[in-house]
Amino acid sequence: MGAGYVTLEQVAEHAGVSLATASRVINGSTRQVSERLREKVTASARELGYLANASAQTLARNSSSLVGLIVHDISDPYFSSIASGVTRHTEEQDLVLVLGTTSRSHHRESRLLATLRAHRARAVVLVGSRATDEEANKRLAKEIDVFRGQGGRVACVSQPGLPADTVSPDNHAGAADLARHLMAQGHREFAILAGPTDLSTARERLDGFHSALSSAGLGLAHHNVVHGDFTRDGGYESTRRLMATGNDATCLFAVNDVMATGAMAALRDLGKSVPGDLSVAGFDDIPTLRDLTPALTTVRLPLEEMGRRAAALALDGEPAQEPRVVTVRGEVVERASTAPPAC
Amino acid sequence: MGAGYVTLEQVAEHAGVSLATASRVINGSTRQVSERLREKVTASARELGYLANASAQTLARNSSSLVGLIVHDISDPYFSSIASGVTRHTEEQDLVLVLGTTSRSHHRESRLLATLRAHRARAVVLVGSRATDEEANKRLAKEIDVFRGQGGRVACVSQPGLPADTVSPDNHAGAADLARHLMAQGHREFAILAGPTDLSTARERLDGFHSALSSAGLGLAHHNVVHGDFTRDGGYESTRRLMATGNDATCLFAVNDVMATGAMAALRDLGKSVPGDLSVAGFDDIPTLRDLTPALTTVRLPLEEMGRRAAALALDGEPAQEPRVVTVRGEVVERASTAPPAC
DNA sequence: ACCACGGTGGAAAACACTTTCCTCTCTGTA
DNA sequence: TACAGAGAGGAAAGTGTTTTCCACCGTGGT
Repeated sequence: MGAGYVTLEQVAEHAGVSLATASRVINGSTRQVSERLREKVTASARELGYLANASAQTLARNSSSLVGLIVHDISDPYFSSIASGVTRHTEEQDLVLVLGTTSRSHHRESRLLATLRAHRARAVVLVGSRATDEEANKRLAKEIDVFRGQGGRVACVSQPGLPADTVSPDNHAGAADLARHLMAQGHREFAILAGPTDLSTARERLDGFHSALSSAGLGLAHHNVVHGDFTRDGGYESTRRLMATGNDATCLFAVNDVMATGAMAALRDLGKSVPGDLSVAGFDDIPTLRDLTPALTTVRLPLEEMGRRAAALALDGEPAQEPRVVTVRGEVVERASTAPPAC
Repeated sequence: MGAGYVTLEQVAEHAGVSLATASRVINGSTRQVSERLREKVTASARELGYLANASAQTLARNSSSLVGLIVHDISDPYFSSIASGVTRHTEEQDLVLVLGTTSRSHHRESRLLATLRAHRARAVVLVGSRATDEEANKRLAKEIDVFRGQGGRVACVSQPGLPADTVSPDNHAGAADLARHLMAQGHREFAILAGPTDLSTARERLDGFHSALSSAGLGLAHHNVVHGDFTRDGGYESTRRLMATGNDATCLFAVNDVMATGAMAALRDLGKSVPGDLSVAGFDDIPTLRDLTPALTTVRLPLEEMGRRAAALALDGEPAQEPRVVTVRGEVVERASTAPPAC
C-alpha cells in the first residue's frame, strides 16, 4: 500500500517498450503503434493500475483540461442553476470544472482569474452582473485580456462590454415586457425593490421597467423606489422600509425572484395579502422558488441553458476574434402573485 | 501581447540571480536569501508580471492545491448549501476547488475520484447519500483507499462506513424526533413519501420515523408508504399516487424538503389544504424553501456548517488513522404546515 | 594564523510526461 | 539487385518548477 505512484516509465519497462511508445499508446497520439505493442502496453497499464499524472501532462502539453467557473455565491439558486448548465457541458467533454466564488468582491474575481491562468485553464466562464464601477471593470477586462493572451478562452454571463463572448439576458426588455403586462392588468402605481445601486443587472431591470412606464405616460415616485441587498433578506428589509413610509402602489416589482421572496414574507408578516392588498412580481423564475404561494409572476430566464450556452461559447469551435454576444430574451410568466388592483 | 508566458528562469535572468535563488524568493522556502537579492527578484517578478506555473509546481512538489468536491447535482439546494460551506473553507486556505457532479451515477463518482487523483488533489469531499448497493460501496471504498494511499485525504458527508472521515446527519434520530413531535400534536395515522428504496438517507429517515411510531404502539400501513424520486417532482408524483389510492392519514412525512415541496404542490392541485386536510412535514430545512406557504415543519440540518466541517476534516490538522465520524443531530422546527388533526 | 562552521549562492538533478528527430526495417519499384 | 520511401520504434530534448548537493565566503574561536 502507498507504494507511491505508477509512472509511465514503469509501464513502459513492464511492457518492454520505450517510454515514447508507451506514451503514444496511452494518449491518442497521431503516431501509429503496432497492434502487438499496443496491447502489451495497455495490458501493463491495466495491470499496474497506471493513471497519468495530470500535472505532468499539462506541463508537457502546455494545456490543461481545467475549466473555471466563477460565480458570486454558489448557494444562490440563480448561480447554482447556471452552474448546473456549465457543469453539464464541461462534463460531457471530460473536462474538469474549477469552481470559484467571489462573494461579490472584484478583487477576488481578479485573483481567481489569475489562479486559473496559473493552472493553464483552457477556459473560464464568468457569471454575475458587472458592477457599474468603471475602474473595477477595466481591471477585470485587463485580467481577461492577459488570460486570453495566454491562450485561454473566456465567456461571461452578464452584460456585454467585457472583452469576451457573452451570454446576456435582455434585462431591459424583460422588465419592460413585465411592466406592460402589469399595466395591462390595470396597475398604475408601482413600487420597486431596485436592489443595489451599483449592480448593472439591477439597474437595467429598473430602467427597463421605468421606461415602459414612461412610455405609457406613467411616472414612478421617487419614494417608491427602494434600494437594498440583492438577496432574500434584502428584499424583506427593503419591503419593510417601503411599507413603513406608507405608499400607494398596487404592485410591487422586485428586480429578482430572491428579493421578491423576501418581499412576500415581509408582506405576510405585515398582514398584507398578495395579490389582494398588493401584487408582487419578480424576475428570473428560479426553479426552486416556483412553489411559493402565491406563485410568483416573473420573467423567466432559461438559467441552466444560459450556463450551457456560455460553456459552449468558451469551449466549442474556434475562438472568435470579436466578442460574440448571445442575447437571451426573458419571457413573462403570469402566476398568482399578481392580479388586477382591488378598486 | 500574448508573448506567451513569463518563466521563473526569465525572472532569474532579469534579476541577475540563479534559478534556485529566484525560486527561493518567490515561494517561501526555508532557505534564507539576502535582502539585496530578495528585492531584486521580487522587483523583476513584478515588472515582468510573473505568475508561477501551477502544473510545474505540482509536479515538482508532488502536491497540489486542488481540493475536490463531489456532489450529485449542484442545482439541488441541499447540495449547493453544503457546497457553499466547503468553498468557504477552501477559499480561506487559498485552495482551488474542483467541482464534480455525478448525477447519482456510482460510475461517475469513481471516475471523478480517479480524475482528482490524477491531478494529485490534496483532498476530496464526497457529498451524498450512499447507496444500499453493497457492490457499489465496495468499489467506492477501494477507490478511496487508493486515493488515500497516494497521500490524498477524504471526507464524506453521508452515512459512516466508507474508509474516510465522515460528517453524518443522524437521520434516524431526527426522523424519530419528528415522529414523536407529530404524535404529540395528536397525529396517529401517517403516510410517508419514502424516496428511493436504495438510498441510505431515505431509508434511515423512514426507519427512524417508523421505529418511533412502533415504540408508541402505532403501526404504519404498507399502502401508506410510497417510494419515488428524491426530487420535487418525485414528491409531487408520489403524492398523486398516494392520494389516488385513498388513505386515512392525517399527516404526511416526506423524507426531504424538496419532496415535501412537491407534495404540497400536489395537494394544492388536488384542492386539499395544508395543514387543514393534511399536515405535511419534511426534512433538511433547505434555506431557499423556508418561504413556502404554509411554512414547512421539518428537521433542520446545518447544511453549510456540515460542508465546512467536512472540509475541515479533510484539510486541517493531521490525517486521522481511524475514520472519524462527526454526527450532526437535526433539530425539529415546527412551522405552519403541521397542526393537530382535524377531529 | 588556522580551522571549523554557519550562512548564501548556484549548478544540476529530479519530477512525469510529450514530442521531435533519428534510425532501422521493410516493401515496392526500376 | 539496388534504392527510395514509408512505417514503426527509441533516444533524447524539452516543459517550469523544486530541491539537493556542492562551493564559497566570512567570522569567530583557539
